[in-house]
Amino acid sequence: MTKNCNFIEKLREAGLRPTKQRVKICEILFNREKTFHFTINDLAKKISEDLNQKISLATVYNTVHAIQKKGYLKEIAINSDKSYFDTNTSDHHHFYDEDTHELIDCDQNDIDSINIKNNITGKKINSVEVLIKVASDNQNQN
Amino acid sequence: MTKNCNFIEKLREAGLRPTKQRVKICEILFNREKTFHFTINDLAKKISEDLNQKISLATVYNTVHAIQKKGYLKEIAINSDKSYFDTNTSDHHHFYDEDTHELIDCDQNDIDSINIKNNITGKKINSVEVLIKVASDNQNQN
DNA sequence: TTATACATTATAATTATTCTAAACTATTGA
DNA sequence: TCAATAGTTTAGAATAATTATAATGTATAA
Repeated sequence: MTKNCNFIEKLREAGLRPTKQRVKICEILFNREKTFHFTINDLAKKISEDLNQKISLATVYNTVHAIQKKGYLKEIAINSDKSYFDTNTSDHHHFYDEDTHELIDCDQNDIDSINIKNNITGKKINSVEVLIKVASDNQNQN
Repeated sequence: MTKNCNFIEKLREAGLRPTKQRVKICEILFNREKTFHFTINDLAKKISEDLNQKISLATVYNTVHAIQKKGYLKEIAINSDKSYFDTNTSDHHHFYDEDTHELIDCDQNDIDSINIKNNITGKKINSVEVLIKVASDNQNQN
């Protein structure tokens, strides 16, 4: 079991003051076995479910963005409806289940590594993301 | 030069009534040499620049979505700020210039074809999209 | 050419996100 | 330890993208 003081350390290292709210959000985000894919709304809901205390939506936004800026969270582009975040910041790709709107990490074995042969002149590649959209086989898509 | 009647035909084939507004939007979208990447806002601006007549924003949304639904436009996921569309509906990938917020089609030669070895059980792959985010080499990203 | 189904429009409503300014809290250093 | 201060939280307002509404208009089929 990870203890709170761990997150206090982590936040400090990242140059973020370990406030009550930030520590609680870190617990929810990182005190788990598997990757967590979420929208701000998911997270806000989970906070009010898990904790008795409410955290202001503005704080949830600020905190998530602060943590992301420090590299402990990754934003995933899926569509323009919402922002999705991923607690797995390593280089990896995603399946997106269009039926359930669920995001699933690709395993290294799921996809061959991406080979980019030409880049835009004078630019540096910051990231390469693959999104594989899947849906039920027996679903008609009008 | 493509003529209007072409778009009237196309819209009809797609089961969309060729209204004045739809035909004009098709002209702007498809009467061009190169792929057009745009947000609804870009398009609305271009409409009011190119045409004397205004088209209601709601109509622009409806029309773009109708055309997309019929497969003549592709939506590209970049971030949650805006919806981006692409008049190139063939299978291809994108560079996204984080400096200029410009979307650029990948050429077939730019990237090796993507090989997916495992899919989610019971699901069908609807699309595979690669987004390569690039930025100026000499830019510091705090 | 007329009925009908579908489209367009302006505007209101909604949703996600960001801003604001006041109240609060962690940290620093006396 | 305690005050100063710099950064944080908060509720609520503001903004921006998108969708809904309902009245008016238009394409199409009979």
